[in-house]
Amino acid sequence: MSRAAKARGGRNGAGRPPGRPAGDSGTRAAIGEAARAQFADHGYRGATIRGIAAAAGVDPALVHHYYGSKEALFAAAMRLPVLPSEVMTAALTSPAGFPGTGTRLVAAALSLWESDALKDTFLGLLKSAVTSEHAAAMLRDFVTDSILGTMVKVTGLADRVSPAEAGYRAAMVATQMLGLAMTRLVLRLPPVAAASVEELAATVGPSVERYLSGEIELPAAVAGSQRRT
Amino acid sequence: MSRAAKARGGRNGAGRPPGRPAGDSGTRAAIGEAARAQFADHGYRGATIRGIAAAAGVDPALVHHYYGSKEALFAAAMRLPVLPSEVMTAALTSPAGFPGTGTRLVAAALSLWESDALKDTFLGLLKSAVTSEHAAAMLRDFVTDSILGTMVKVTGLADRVSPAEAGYRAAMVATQMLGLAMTRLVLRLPPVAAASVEELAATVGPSVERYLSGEIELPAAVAGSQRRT
DNA sequence: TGTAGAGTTCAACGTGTGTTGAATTAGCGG
DNA sequence: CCGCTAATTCAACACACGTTGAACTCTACA
Repeated sequence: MSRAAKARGGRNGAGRPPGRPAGDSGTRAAIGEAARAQFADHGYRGATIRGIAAAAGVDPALVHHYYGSKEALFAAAMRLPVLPSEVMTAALTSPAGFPGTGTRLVAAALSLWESDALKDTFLGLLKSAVTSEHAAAMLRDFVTDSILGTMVKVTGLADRVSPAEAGYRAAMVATQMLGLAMTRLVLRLPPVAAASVEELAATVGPSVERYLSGEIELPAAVAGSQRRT
Repeated sequence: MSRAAKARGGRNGAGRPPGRPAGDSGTRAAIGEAARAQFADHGYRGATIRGIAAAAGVDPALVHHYYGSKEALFAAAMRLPVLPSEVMTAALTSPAGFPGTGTRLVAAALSLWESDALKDTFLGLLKSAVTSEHAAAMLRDFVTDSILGTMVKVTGLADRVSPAEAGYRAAMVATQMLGLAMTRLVLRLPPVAAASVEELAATVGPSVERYLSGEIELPAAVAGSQRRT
Protein backbone atom coordinates (compact mmCIF):
# COMPACT_ATOMS: atom_id res chain seq x y z
CA MET A 1 0.00 0.00 0.00
CA SER A 2 1.16 3.48 -0.74
CA ARG A 3 0.91 6.32 1.72
CA ALA A 4 -1.94 8.11 0.00
CA ALA A 5 -5.58 8.36 1.06
CA LYS A 6 -5.55 9.56 4.64
CA ALA A 7 -8.39 10.87 6.78
CA ARG A 8 -8.45 14.50 7.86
CA GLY A 9 -8.23 15.08 11.62
CA GLY A 10 -9.15 18.01 13.88
CA ARG A 11 -6.60 20.62 12.86
CA ASN A 12 -4.23 18.51 10.85
CA GLY A 13 -4.30 15.48 13.04
CA ALA A 14 -3.91 12.15 11.30
CA GLY A 15 -1.71 11.64 8.27
CA ARG A 16 -1.63 14.48 5.84
CA PRO A 17 1.28 15.14 3.63
CA PRO A 18 3.78 17.52 5.16
CA GLY A 19 4.18 20.84 3.52
CA ARG A 20 2.74 24.27 3.86
CA PRO A 21 -1.01 24.72 3.41
CA ALA A 22 -1.22 28.46 4.03
CA GLY A 23 0.85 31.37 5.26
CA ASP A 24 0.66 31.61 9.04
CA SER A 25 -2.13 29.38 10.15
CA GLY A 26 -2.77 30.11 13.82
CA THR A 27 -0.87 27.03 14.85
CA ARG A 28 1.59 28.71 17.13
CA ALA A 29 -1.20 30.41 19.00
CA ALA A 30 -3.23 27.21 19.09
CA ILE A 31 -0.33 25.44 20.75
CA GLY A 32 -0.06 28.19 23.31
CA GLU A 33 -3.74 28.01 24.14
CA ALA A 34 -3.72 24.24 24.39
CA ALA A 35 -0.67 24.44 26.63
CA ARG A 36 -2.37 26.86 28.98
CA ALA A 37 -5.39 24.61 29.24
CA GLN A 38 -3.31 21.50 29.83
CA PHE A 39 -1.11 23.15 32.43
CA ALA A 40 -4.24 24.38 34.18
CA ASP A 41 -5.71 20.89 34.19
CA HIS A 42 -2.70 18.80 35.12
CA GLY A 43 0.04 21.09 36.36
CA TYR A 44 3.52 21.31 34.92
CA ARG A 45 4.52 17.73 35.44
CA GLY A 46 1.17 16.25 34.57
CA ALA A 47 0.82 18.07 31.29
CA THR A 48 2.69 16.42 28.42
CA ILE A 49 4.01 17.83 25.19
CA ARG A 50 2.28 15.04 23.33
CA GLY A 51 -0.98 15.83 25.09
CA ILE A 52 -0.69 19.50 24.31
CA ALA A 53 0.11 18.74 20.68
CA ALA A 54 -2.88 16.42 20.46
CA ALA A 55 -5.16 19.02 21.99
CA ALA A 56 -3.94 21.53 19.45
CA GLY A 57 -4.32 18.97 16.65
CA VAL A 58 -0.68 19.16 15.80
CA ASP A 59 2.44 17.04 15.66
CA PRO A 60 4.50 17.04 18.88
CA ALA A 61 7.58 18.10 16.98
CA LEU A 62 5.87 21.35 16.08
CA VAL A 63 5.72 22.27 19.72
CA HIS A 64 9.46 22.09 19.94
CA HIS A 65 9.82 23.80 16.61
CA TYR A 66 7.97 26.80 17.97
CA TYR A 67 8.88 26.86 21.63
CA GLY A 68 12.10 24.93 21.96
CA SER A 69 11.44 23.08 25.19
CA LYS A 70 8.71 22.25 27.64
CA GLU A 71 10.01 24.72 30.15
CA ALA A 72 10.11 27.52 27.61
CA LEU A 73 6.61 26.64 26.54
CA PHE A 74 5.46 26.84 30.14
CA ALA A 75 7.07 30.20 30.62
CA ALA A 76 5.50 31.49 27.41
CA ALA A 77 2.09 30.06 28.24
CA MET A 78 2.13 31.59 31.70
CA ARG A 79 3.06 35.02 30.50
CA LEU A 80 0.05 37.06 31.48
CA PRO A 81 -2.11 38.34 28.64
CA VAL A 82 -3.27 41.30 30.73
CA LEU A 83 -1.66 43.12 33.59
CA PRO A 84 -3.44 42.05 36.78
CA SER A 85 -2.22 45.12 38.55
CA GLU A 86 -4.11 47.33 36.12
CA VAL A 87 -7.29 45.33 36.40
CA MET A 88 -7.03 45.34 40.17
CA THR A 89 -6.32 49.01 40.33
CA ALA A 90 -9.25 49.80 38.07
CA ALA A 91 -11.60 47.60 40.06
CA LEU A 92 -10.47 49.12 43.30
CA THR A 93 -10.37 52.79 42.57
CA SER A 94 -13.54 53.37 40.58
CA PRO A 95 -16.27 52.96 43.22
CA ALA A 96 -14.43 54.83 45.92
CA GLY A 97 -15.28 53.97 49.50
CA PHE A 98 -18.28 51.68 49.19
CA PRO A 99 -18.79 48.78 50.05
CA GLY A 100 -15.50 48.47 51.87
CA THR A 101 -12.02 48.05 50.49
CA GLY A 102 -11.69 44.41 51.55
CA THR A 103 -14.93 43.40 49.94
CA ARG A 104 -14.06 45.12 46.70
CA LEU A 105 -10.63 43.60 46.77
CA VAL A 106 -11.93 40.07 47.13
CA ALA A 107 -14.53 40.61 44.45
CA ALA A 108 -11.93 42.04 42.10
CA ALA A 109 -9.44 39.24 42.66
CA LEU A 110 -12.06 36.54 42.42
CA SER A 111 -13.50 37.77 39.16
CA LEU A 112 -10.02 38.51 37.87
CA TRP A 113 -8.78 34.97 38.16
CA GLU A 114 -12.04 33.54 36.98
CA SER A 115 -12.03 35.74 33.90
CA ASP A 116 -11.44 34.10 30.56
CA ALA A 117 -8.25 36.04 30.18
CA LEU A 118 -6.56 34.70 33.29
CA LYS A 119 -8.42 31.55 34.30
CA ASP A 120 -6.11 28.97 32.80
CA THR A 121 -2.99 30.92 33.51
CA PHE A 122 -3.77 31.31 37.17
CA LEU A 123 -4.93 27.74 37.65
CA GLY A 124 -1.87 26.47 35.81
CA LEU A 125 0.39 28.49 38.04
CA LEU A 126 -1.45 27.29 41.11
CA LYS A 127 -1.33 23.63 40.15
CA SER A 128 2.24 23.73 39.00
CA ALA A 129 3.53 25.62 42.00
CA VAL A 130 3.41 22.62 44.28
CA THR A 131 5.50 20.45 41.99
CA SER A 132 7.87 22.73 40.17
CA GLU A 133 10.07 25.13 42.07
CA HIS A 134 10.17 27.24 38.94
CA ALA A 135 6.41 27.59 38.92
CA ALA A 136 6.37 28.22 42.66
CA ALA A 137 8.73 31.10 42.15
CA MET A 138 6.52 32.44 39.37
CA LEU A 139 3.45 32.26 41.56
CA ARG A 140 5.27 33.83 44.47
CA ASP A 141 6.39 36.68 42.27
CA PHE A 142 2.96 37.02 40.79
CA VAL A 143 1.37 37.20 44.21
CA THR A 144 4.03 39.45 45.66
CA ASP A 145 4.44 41.95 42.85
CA SER A 146 1.19 42.16 40.97
CA ILE A 147 -1.34 41.50 43.66
CA LEU A 148 0.20 42.47 46.96
CA GLY A 149 2.23 45.31 45.56
CA THR A 150 -0.75 46.85 43.86
CA MET A 151 -2.88 46.32 46.90
CA VAL A 152 -0.43 48.00 49.19
CA LYS A 153 -0.27 50.97 46.88
CA VAL A 154 -3.96 51.27 46.09
CA THR A 155 -5.14 50.95 49.64
CA GLY A 156 -2.60 53.43 50.85
CA LEU A 157 -1.14 50.89 53.21
CA ALA A 158 2.36 51.99 52.30
CA ASP A 159 1.77 55.49 53.57
CA ARG A 160 0.34 54.50 56.91
CA VAL A 161 2.71 51.86 58.22
CA SER A 162 6.29 50.69 58.01
CA PRO A 163 7.33 48.56 55.03
CA ALA A 164 7.78 45.53 57.26
CA GLU A 165 4.29 45.89 58.65
CA ALA A 166 2.81 46.45 55.21
CA GLY A 167 4.53 43.29 54.02
CA TYR A 168 3.16 41.30 56.91
CA ARG A 169 -0.36 42.62 56.50
CA ALA A 170 -0.24 41.97 52.77
CA ALA A 171 0.99 38.45 53.38
CA MET A 172 -1.96 37.82 55.65
CA VAL A 173 -4.24 38.95 52.87
CA ALA A 174 -2.47 36.57 50.53
CA THR A 175 -3.10 33.83 53.04
CA GLN A 176 -6.83 34.37 52.85
CA MET A 177 -6.98 34.93 49.11
CA LEU A 178 -4.88 31.93 48.13
CA GLY A 179 -6.97 29.80 50.45
CA LEU A 180 -10.06 31.05 48.72
CA ALA A 181 -8.58 30.19 45.34
CA MET A 182 -7.46 26.81 46.54
CA THR A 183 -10.77 25.73 48.06
CA ARG A 184 -12.84 27.17 45.23
CA LEU A 185 -10.83 26.31 42.13
CA VAL A 186 -8.74 23.29 43.05
CA LEU A 187 -10.42 21.51 45.93
CA ARG A 188 -13.90 22.69 45.03
CA LEU A 189 -15.26 22.50 48.56
CA PRO A 190 -19.02 22.60 47.91
CA PRO A 191 -20.02 25.67 49.95
CA VAL A 192 -17.18 27.71 48.51
CA ALA A 193 -17.59 26.48 44.96
CA ALA A 194 -21.33 27.08 44.98
CA ALA A 195 -21.31 30.63 46.27
CA SER A 196 -21.28 33.59 43.91
CA VAL A 197 -18.45 36.07 43.69
CA GLU A 198 -20.54 38.71 45.44
CA GLU A 199 -21.51 36.40 48.28
CA LEU A 200 -17.95 35.33 48.89
CA ALA A 201 -16.75 38.89 48.72
CA ALA A 202 -19.36 39.91 51.27
CA THR A 203 -18.38 37.28 53.81
CA VAL A 204 -14.62 37.19 53.24
CA GLY A 205 -14.10 40.88 52.56
CA PRO A 206 -14.22 42.09 56.16
CA SER A 207 -11.58 39.56 57.18
CA VAL A 208 -9.31 40.90 54.49
CA GLU A 209 -10.08 44.41 55.58
CA ARG A 210 -9.07 43.52 59.09
CA TYR A 211 -5.65 42.45 57.79
CA LEU A 212 -5.33 45.63 55.79
CA SER A 213 -6.24 48.25 58.31
CA GLY A 214 -7.70 46.60 61.36
CA GLU A 215 -6.02 46.06 64.68
CA ILE A 216 -3.85 43.01 64.53
CA GLU A 217 -1.04 41.76 66.67
CA LEU A 218 2.26 41.99 64.87
CA PRO A 219 5.17 39.58 65.30
CA ALA A 220 7.97 41.02 67.35
CA ALA A 221 10.28 41.04 64.34
CA VAL A 222 8.06 43.33 62.31
CA ALA A 223 6.70 45.45 65.15
CA GLY A 224 10.21 46.49 66.15
CA SER A 225 11.21 47.81 62.75
CA GLN A 226 9.48 51.19 63.09
CA ARG A 227 7.08 52.94 65.40
CA ARG A 228 3.61 53.02 63.98
CA THR A 229 0.82 55.54 64.32
CA MET B 1 35.92 -8.89 37.29
CA SER B 2 33.63 -11.00 39.44
CA ARG B 3 30.69 -9.59 41.25
CA ALA B 4 32.17 -9.87 44.71
CA ALA B 5 33.39 -7.09 46.98
CA LYS B 6 30.62 -4.53 47.11
CA ALA B 7 30.19 -1.62 49.45
CA ARG B 8 27.37 -1.69 51.96
CA GLY B 9 24.70 0.95 51.40
CA GLY B 10 22.17 2.57 53.69
CA ARG B 11 19.85 -0.26 54.57
CA ASN B 12 20.82 -2.97 52.14
CA GLY B 13 21.58 -0.73 49.26
CA ALA B 14 24.06 -1.97 46.72
CA GLY B 15 24.62 -5.59 45.79
CA ARG B 16 24.18 -8.01 48.60
CA PRO B 17 23.10 -11.55 48.05
CA PRO B 18 19.36 -12.00 48.10
CA GLY B 19 17.92 -14.04 50.87
CA ARG B 20 16.57 -13.45 54.28
CA PRO B 21 18.87 -11.79 56.79
CA ALA B 22 16.52 -11.62 59.76
CA GLY B 23 12.89 -12.16 60.63
CA ASP B 24 10.96 -9.00 59.96
CA SER B 25 13.43 -6.23 59.57
CA GLY B 26 11.52 -2.98 59.59
CA THR B 27 11.70 -2.78 55.83
CA ARG B 28 7.99 -2.49 55.21
CA ALA B 29 7.76 0.37 57.66
CA ALA B 30 10.85 2.00 56.20
CA ILE B 31 9.27 1.99 52.76
CA GLY B 32 6.15 3.56 54.18
CA GLU B 33 8.13 6.32 55.84
CA ALA B 34 10.21 7.00 52.77
CA ALA B 35 7.06 7.10 50.69
CA ARG B 36 5.48 9.66 52.97
CA ALA B 37 8.56 11.86 52.77
CA GLN B 38 8.78 11.59 49.00
CA PHE B 39 5.10 12.28 48.49
CA ALA B 40 5.43 15.29 50.74
CA ASP B 41 8.37 16.56 48.74
CA HIS B 42 7.23 15.92 45.21
CA GLY B 43 3.52 15.12 45.25
CA TYR B 44 1.95 11.97 43.89
CA ARG B 45 3.15 12.30 40.34
CA GLY B 46 6.56 13.64 41.17
CA ALA B 47 7.45 10.92 43.62
CA THR B 48 8.76 7.75 41.98
CA ILE B 49 8.78 4.18 43.18
CA ARG B 50 12.47 4.01 42.41
CA GLY B 51 13.11 7.16 44.39
CA ILE B 52 11.16 5.89 47.34
CA ALA B 53 12.98 2.58 47.21
CA ALA B 54 16.32 4.35 47.06
CA ALA B 55 15.40 6.55 50.01
CA ALA B 56 14.48 3.45 51.97
CA GLY B 57 17.66 1.71 50.85
CA VAL B 58 15.76 -1.04 49.19
CA ASP B 59 15.13 -2.63 45.82
CA PRO B 60 12.20 -1.11 43.88
CA ALA B 61 10.64 -4.53 43.48
CA LEU B 62 10.25 -4.75 47.25
CA VAL B 63 7.91 -1.80 47.17
CA HIS B 64 5.56 -3.69 44.92
CA HIS B 65 6.06 -6.84 46.90
CA TYR B 66 4.76 -5.11 50.00
CA TYR B 67 2.26 -2.62 48.65
CA GLY B 68 1.23 -3.90 45.24
CA SER B 69 1.03 -0.64 43.35
CA LYS B 70 1.95 3.00 43.58
CA GLU B 71 -1.61 4.01 44.24
CA ALA B 72 -1.99 1.51 47.06
CA LEU B 73 1.28 2.70 48.52
CA PHE B 74 0.03 6.27 48.43
CA ALA B 75 -3.20 5.32 50.13
CA ALA B 76 -1.30 3.40 52.80
CA ALA B 77 1.24 6.16 53.32
CA MET B 78 -1.45 8.79 53.69
CA ARG B 79 -3.41 6.82 56.24
CA LEU B 80 -3.21 9.00 59.31
CA PRO B 81 -1.08 7.71 62.17
CA VAL B 82 -3.08 9.67 64.73
CA LEU B 83 -6.61 10.91 64.70
CA PRO B 84 -6.52 14.64 64.07
CA SER B 85 -9.97 15.02 65.53
CA GLU B 86 -8.69 13.80 68.89
CA VAL B 87 -5.68 16.07 68.85
CA MET B 88 -7.81 19.00 67.87
CA THR B 89 -10.42 18.28 70.46
CA ALA B 90 -7.79 17.99 73.15
CA ALA B 91 -6.10 21.21 72.10
CA LEU B 92 -9.38 23.05 72.01
CA THR B 93 -11.14 21.91 75.14
CA SER B 94 -8.43 22.07 77.75
CA PRO B 95 -7.89 25.82 78.22
CA ALA B 96 -11.54 26.76 78.02
CA GLY B 97 -12.34 30.28 76.92
CA PHE B 98 -8.93 31.93 76.79
CA PRO B 99 -7.42 33.30 74.49
CA GLY B 100 -10.29 33.00 72.07
CA THR B 101 -11.54 29.97 70.23
CA GLY B 102 -10.29 31.08 66.84
CA THR B 103 -6.80 31.72 68.08
CA ARG B 104 -6.61 28.39 69.81
CA LEU B 105 -7.98 26.70 66.75
CA VAL B 106 -5.36 28.16 64.46
CA ALA B 107 -2.59 27.37 66.90
CA ALA B 108 -3.83 23.81 67.27
CA ALA B 109 -4.14 23.21 63.53
CA LEU B 110 -0.82 24.83 62.78
CA SER B 111 1.11 22.81 65.30
CA LEU B 112 -0.86 19.71 64.38
CA TRP B 113 0.20 19.69 60.77
CA GLU B 114 3.69 20.72 61.61
CA SER B 115 4.02 17.91 64.13
CA ASP B 116 6.32 15.03 63.31
CA ALA B 117 3.36 12.71 63.26
CA LEU B 118 1.43 14.49 60.54
CA LYS B 119 3.89 16.76 58.76
CA ASP B 120 4.68 14.57 55.78
CA THR B 121 1.20 13.17 55.50
CA PHE B 122 -0.41 16.56 55.36
CA LEU B 123 2.13 18.04 52.98
CA GLY B 124 1.85 14.99 50.77
CA LEU B 125 -1.88 15.31 50.65
CA LEU B 126 -1.62 19.02 49.94
CA LYS B 127 0.88 18.63 47.13
CA SER B 128 -0.84 15.68 45.55
CA ALA B 129 -4.32 17.15 45.71
CA VAL B 130 -3.74 19.51 42.83
CA THR B 131 -2.64 16.77 40.46
CA SER B 132 -4.47 13.62 41.47
CA GLU B 133 -8.23 13.66 41.81
CA HIS B 134 -7.84 10.75 44.19
CA ALA B 135 -5.65 12.78 46.49
CA ALA B 136 -7.94 15.79 46.17
CA ALA B 137 -10.81 13.66 47.40
CA MET B 138 -8.68 12.46 50.30
CA LEU B 139 -7.79 15.99 51.28
CA ARG B 140 -11.37 17.14 50.93
CA ASP B 141 -12.52 14.34 53.18
CA PHE B 142 -9.73 15.03 55.60
CA VAL B 143 -10.64 18.68 55.80
CA THR B 144 -14.36 18.08 55.92
CA ASP B 145 -14.54 15.23 58.37
CA SER B 146 -11.62 15.50 60.69
CA ILE B 147 -11.04 19.21 60.89
CA LEU B 148 -14.29 20.92 60.13
CA GLY B 149 -16.50 18.26 61.64
CA THR B 150 -14.61 18.32 64.89
CA MET B 151 -14.52 22.05 64.90
CA VAL B 152 -18.23 22.38 64.43
CA LYS B 153 -18.82 20.03 67.32
CA VAL B 154 -16.24 21.41 69.71
CA THR B 155 -17.15 25.02 69.22
CA GLY B 156 -20.81 24.29 69.62
CA LEU B 157 -21.54 25.68 66.19
CA ALA B 158 -23.89 22.82 65.47
CA ASP B 159 -26.18 23.79 68.34
CA ARG B 160 -26.46 27.44 67.47
CA VAL B 161 -27.15 27.49 63.75
CA SER B 162 -28.65 25.44 60.96
CA PRO B 163 -26.55 22.68 59.38
CA ALA B 164 -26.30 24.64 56.14
CA GLU B 165 -25.01 27.70 57.93
CA ALA B 166 -22.60 25.64 59.99
CA GLY B 167 -21.28 24.09 56.79
CA TYR B 168 -20.80 27.47 55.19
CA ARG B 169 -19.08 28.96 58.21
CA ALA B 170 -16.83 25.94 58.51
CA ALA B 171 -15.96 26.18 54.84
CA MET B 172 -14.92 29.78 55.33
CA VAL B 173 -12.64 28.64 58.13
CA ALA B 174 -11.21 26.04 55.80
CA THR B 175 -10.58 28.78 53.29
CA GLN B 176 -8.42 30.66 55.75
CA MET B 177 -6.67 27.62 57.17
CA LEU B 178 -5.80 26.04 53.84
CA GLY B 179 -4.48 29.35 52.66
CA LEU B 180 -2.32 29.53 55.72
CA ALA B 181 -0.99 26.04 55.04
CA MET B 182 -0.43 26.81 51.39
CA THR B 183 1.49 30.04 51.90
CA ARG B 184 3.48 28.73 54.84
CA LEU B 185 4.32 25.18 53.81
CA VAL B 186 4.21 25.13 50.03
CA LEU B 187 4.78 28.64 48.77
CA ARG B 188 6.81 29.74 51.78
CA LEU B 189 5.94 33.39 51.51
CA PRO B 190 8.61 34.94 53.73
CA PRO B 191 6.45 36.80 56.27
CA VAL B 192 4.23 33.78 56.78
CA ALA B 193 7.04 31.26 56.85
CA ALA B 194 9.10 33.29 59.29
CA ALA B 195 6.40 33.91 61.88
CA SER B 196 5.95 31.61 64.84
CA VAL B 197 2.87 29.52 65.44
CA GLU B 198 1.77 31.81 68.26
CA GLU B 199 2.21 34.95 66.22
CA LEU B 200 0.23 33.58 63.32
CA ALA B 201 -2.46 32.31 65.64
CA ALA B 202 -2.72 35.74 67.23
CA THR B 203 -3.18 37.59 63.98
CA VAL B 204 -5.24 35.03 62.07
CA GLY B 205 -7.28 33.73 64.97
CA PRO B 206 -9.78 36.59 65.15
CA SER B 207 -10.57 36.24 61.46
CA VAL B 208 -11.36 32.59 62.01
CA GLU B 209 -13.42 33.47 65.01
CA ARG B 210 -15.41 35.87 62.92
CA TYR B 211 -16.31 33.03 60.55
CA LEU B 212 -17.25 30.81 63.45
CA SER B 213 -19.48 33.06 65.48
CA GLY B 214 -19.22 36.59 64.18
CA GLU B 215 -21.71 38.39 62.06
CA ILE B 216 -21.29 37.44 58.45
CA GLU B 217 -23.51 37.74 55.45
CA LEU B 218 -24.81 34.39 54.33
CA PRO B 219 -25.51 33.39 50.74
CA ALA B 220 -29.19 33.28 49.96
CA ALA B 221 -29.08 29.53 49.49
CA VAL B 222 -27.88 28.85 53.03
CA ALA B 223 -29.71 31.67 54.75
CA GLY B 224 -33.03 30.36 53.50
CA SER B 225 -32.61 26.86 54.87
CA GLN B 226 -33.62 27.69 58.45
CA ARG B 227 -34.32 30.74 60.58
CA ARG B 228 -31.44 31.53 62.82
CA THR B 229 -31.31 33.03 66.31
C1' DT C 1 11.61 30.18 -13.24
C1' DG C 2 14.37 29.41 -9.30
C1' DT C 3 15.51 29.36 -4.84
C1' DA C 4 15.09 30.48 0.22
C1' DG C 5 12.46 29.57 3.88
C1' DA C 6 8.38 28.59 6.65
C1' DG C 7 5.06 25.06 8.08
C1' DT C 8 4.51 20.46 8.80
C1' DT C 9 5.15 15.34 9.29
C1' DC C 10 7.52 11.07 10.42
C1' DA C 11 10.61 8.03 12.56
C1' DA C 12 13.65 7.42 15.91
C1' DC C 13 16.75 7.95 20.13
C1' DG C 14 17.62 7.76 24.97
C1' DT C 15 15.82 7.84 29.39
C1' DG C 16 12.77 7.03 33.17
C1' DT C 17 8.56 5.11 34.54
C1' DG C 18 5.41 1.32 36.89
C1' DT C 19 5.38 -3.37 37.00
C1' DT C 20 6.43 -8.47 36.62
C1' DG C 21 8.70 -12.93 37.19
C1' DA C 22 12.18 -15.78 38.28
C1' DA C 23 15.96 -16.75 41.19
C1' DT C 24 18.29 -16.88 45.69
C1' DT C 25 18.85 -17.14 50.55
C1' DA C 26 17.61 -17.43 55.46
C1' DG C 27 14.77 -18.66 59.19
C1' DC C 28 11.23 -21.75 61.25
C1' DG C 29 7.98 -25.67 62.14
C1' DG C 30 7.87 -30.37 61.78
C1' DC D 1 17.30 -32.55 58.67
C1' DC D 2 13.66 -31.20 55.33
C1' DG D 3 10.67 -28.47 53.38
C1' DC D 4 7.88 -24.20 53.52
C1' DT D 5 7.52 -19.55 53.42
C1' DA D 6 9.07 -14.81 53.87
C1' DA D 7 12.56 -11.49 52.49
C1' DT D 8 15.24 -9.94 49.15
C1' DT D 9 17.70 -9.14 44.49
C1' DC D 10 18.21 -8.97 39.51
C1' DA D 11 16.87 -8.55 34.89
C1' DA D 12 13.64 -7.39 31.92
C1' DC D 13 9.18 -5.71 29.73
C1' DA D 14 6.20 -2.36 27.78
C1' DC D 15 5.22 2.11 27.68
C1' DA D 16 5.36 7.18 27.90
C1' DC D 17 8.12 10.92 28.05
C1' DG D 18 11.03 15.05 26.00
C1' DT D 19 13.74 15.77 22.29
C1' DT D 20 16.14 15.51 17.66
C1' DG D 21 16.96 15.31 12.71
C1' DA D 22 15.71 14.60 8.32
C1' DA D 23 12.34 14.89 4.91
C1' DC D 24 8.68 17.05 2.33
C1' DT D 25 5.61 20.65 0.42
C1' DC D 26 4.00 24.76 -0.17
C1' DT D 27 4.42 30.24 -0.37
C1' DA D 28 6.95 34.42 -1.43
C1' DC D 29 10.07 36.84 -3.55
C1' DA D 30 13.76 37.74 -6.99
